[in-house]
Amino acid sequence: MSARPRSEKAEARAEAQRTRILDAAQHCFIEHGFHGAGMALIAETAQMSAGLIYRYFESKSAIIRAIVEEQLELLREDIARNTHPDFPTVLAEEYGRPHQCEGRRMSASLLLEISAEATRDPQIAAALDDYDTTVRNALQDWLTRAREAGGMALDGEDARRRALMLQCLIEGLKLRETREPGLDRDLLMAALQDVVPRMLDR
Amino acid sequence: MSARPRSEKAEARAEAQRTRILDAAQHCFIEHGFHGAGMALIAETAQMSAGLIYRYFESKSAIIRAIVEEQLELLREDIARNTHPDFPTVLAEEYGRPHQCEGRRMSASLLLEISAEATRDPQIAAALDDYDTTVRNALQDWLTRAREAGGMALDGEDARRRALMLQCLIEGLKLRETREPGLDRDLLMAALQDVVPRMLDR
Amino acid sequence: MSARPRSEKAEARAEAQRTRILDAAQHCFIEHGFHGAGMALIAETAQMSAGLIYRYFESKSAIIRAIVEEQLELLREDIARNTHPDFPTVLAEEYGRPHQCEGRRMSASLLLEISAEATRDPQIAAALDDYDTTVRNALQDWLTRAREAGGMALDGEDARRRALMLQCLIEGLKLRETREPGLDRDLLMAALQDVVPRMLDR
Amino acid sequence: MSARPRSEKAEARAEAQRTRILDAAQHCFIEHGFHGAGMALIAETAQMSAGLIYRYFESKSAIIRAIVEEQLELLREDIARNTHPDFPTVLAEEYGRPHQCEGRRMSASLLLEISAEATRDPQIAAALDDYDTTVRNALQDWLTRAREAGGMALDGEDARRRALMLQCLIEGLKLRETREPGLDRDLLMAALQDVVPRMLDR
DNA sequence: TATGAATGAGCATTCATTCAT
DNA sequence: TATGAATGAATGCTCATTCAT
Repeated sequence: MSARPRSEKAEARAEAQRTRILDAAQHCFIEHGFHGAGMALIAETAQMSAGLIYRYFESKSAIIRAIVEEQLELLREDIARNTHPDFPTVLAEEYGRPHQCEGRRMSASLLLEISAEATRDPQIAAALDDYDTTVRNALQDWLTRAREAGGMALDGEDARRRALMLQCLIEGLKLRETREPGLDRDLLMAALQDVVPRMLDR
Repeated sequence: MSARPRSEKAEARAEAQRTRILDAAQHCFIEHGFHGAGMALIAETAQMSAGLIYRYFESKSAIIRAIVEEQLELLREDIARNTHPDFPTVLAEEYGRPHQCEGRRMSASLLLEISAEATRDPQIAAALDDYDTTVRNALQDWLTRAREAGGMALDGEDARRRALMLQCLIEGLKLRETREPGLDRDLLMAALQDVVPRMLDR
Repeated sequence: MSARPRSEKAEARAEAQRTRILDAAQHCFIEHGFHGAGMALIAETAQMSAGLIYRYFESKSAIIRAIVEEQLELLREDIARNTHPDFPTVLAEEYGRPHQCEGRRMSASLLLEISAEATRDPQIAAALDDYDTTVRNALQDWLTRAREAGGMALDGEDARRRALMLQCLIEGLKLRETREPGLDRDLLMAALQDVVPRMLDR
Repeated sequence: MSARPRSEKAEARAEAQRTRILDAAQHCFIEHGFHGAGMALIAETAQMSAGLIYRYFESKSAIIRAIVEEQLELLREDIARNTHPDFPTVLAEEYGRPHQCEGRRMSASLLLEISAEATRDPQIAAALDDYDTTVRNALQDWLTRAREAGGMALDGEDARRRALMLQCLIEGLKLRETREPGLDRDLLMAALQDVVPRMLDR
């Protein structure tokens, strides 16, 4: 006599539907932007009716917000995973990767869309701000950490300054990704391996 | 005594109207984005009827294009004017300046909007690409130039790599401007003066 | 037991909607002309929202084209059905009939509208041209056919000339219908029965 | 001390302006139809400002009405001039002539436009009706007239019937002119010379 | 749960007409 | 007399959202 066996299954299905919708929406948003992608297109991509989407999301805005949250979470994880001495290499390898995305992965053009939307939607602005803080802290933390802990062993003030610069560089790279997807990888790798260490050197 | 005094006056007035429209449009686009700002709002902001706008611009698209061109031109001028040994200081001083804009000045959030739009509109993508090339060349040129000519005296390959990184940093800074308009100036200035020289050092 | 009962019903409904729209549009076009009738009026006449119409027709132009095709098809059928020795009588009886139309019937004033539109819209011009050819061929064929086959047994060149004149007369009659809907039927009948045989006599 | 010498000159000038406008309007209406031709285009064609037109005509409708009146007058004159035994030849020669028009001449496509407009505008309908009556009377008169007076010497009832048919044929020809401007002239001439005499024969 | 037909407010754009100059 | 800038209502059309089924 399980409490609500039906409900559990239903909940799983509901979650699957939400995922289906978000997958479709992300795909559409990347291709057409938040405003350019209509609910009809998203529904078609998700292989369901437009009406059904509203059972799982309150509005198109809610879908956008969900995608924003998720994207920022993925980006946060990325930073957490990649802040170690090989950082330049990782940055170069990530460049342009999203296009080969399966499932929902980060997308530079989505970050652009999100940044643009944040200048109008305070809710998105808040989420983005939260993300910014996390990233900056993660970078600063890495730069401060002892070398044997994989850090750069910089002192507090120094780390603060360089974390800021590093963050700008990382985001500038994301922006570049959307504009110059075919950028020469060897050049990029060489540039990062040449310049980033200089930025972080004591 | 002038050949066609009426026509001259008329032309001046026409130009004033165009300016009036572009001012209003820029204001609206910054606040609501290219798609979020309707012709009605632009007209109201410009204090004229919506129909009148079409005497001066072929379409909303044409207004967007005009603003894009102008913004990119302003950015190009900025780079041309500021590539000299004091570059870090200049970057820090420029940060957040547009908000105190009189007339039509650069706007970081517009650059964002432009970048996002470029992923869909090939015409805007082309303009942005042209801008990118100009900037990269200007930076590379500066880095290659002799020290006595105000340059950094780097050799070609080196300059190419660092120009790319510099461009990413600069654009990352513009992005940051839209998200953190209140960023501590002293921190920013210190960070740039600390890190940029390291990026460019031989 | 049907394979997709839902879809069949839906398709039937969709067809009904298309019909509803075409009925309304035809009514509006007759009363106000292709340009004079706005989508709002058509929607109101069809008792639906303007937006809904676009689920069934791509554009106002598409509606016009659909009506043109249909009208020309009805006219073609008419010619095919009526080319026999009693032609004069039939012409007289058809005169003014459309005004008592139920469902969508031919309308002389629509033919006028179509002819006028054809001078600008090449697609409509092509359709009208096709119709013209069909009619002329049908007439010529009838005039050439043997008497025992219901024809007029004229030789080829003769038939060509008289088909042309007959076509002009028939269209002149349609024109007259729009201008003089109350024309004395007895006069018309007498005139046709007197003159048409003379036109076709060997 | 002439009464109002200024006024006379002014009146002449005013009349010239009206003519100028009507010339331009006719040209535009033939090319784009009554609704397709905008006041801006007419003004440009007349080489004057849009506003000035309103000093000479109350509205666009008034221009249309003026053109209608004039066209119908020209058509009336044509019928009066051409109702004589050579009628078939004249009809054939007139076919397609308007395209070589200088000044303001009849235009088959204008007649079409007028007929279409008449189904909506009662004022135009009345003018067209008046024209119809004149034409029918002229034809009937010609058919009744003695042979030595250039007529066809038919009796009254006969003439009435044949005038109606002739009118239909004539208008059908005008319609055909708009659809088949390149119609083989020899065929047309032969057809008219073959068929019209039969229509009028005693 | 799922559909997709239906709505209605909103969009960019056009155009006959007016009016300050 | 003449201009053409300016208006504003109307146009065809789109799209997020709702709702009967």
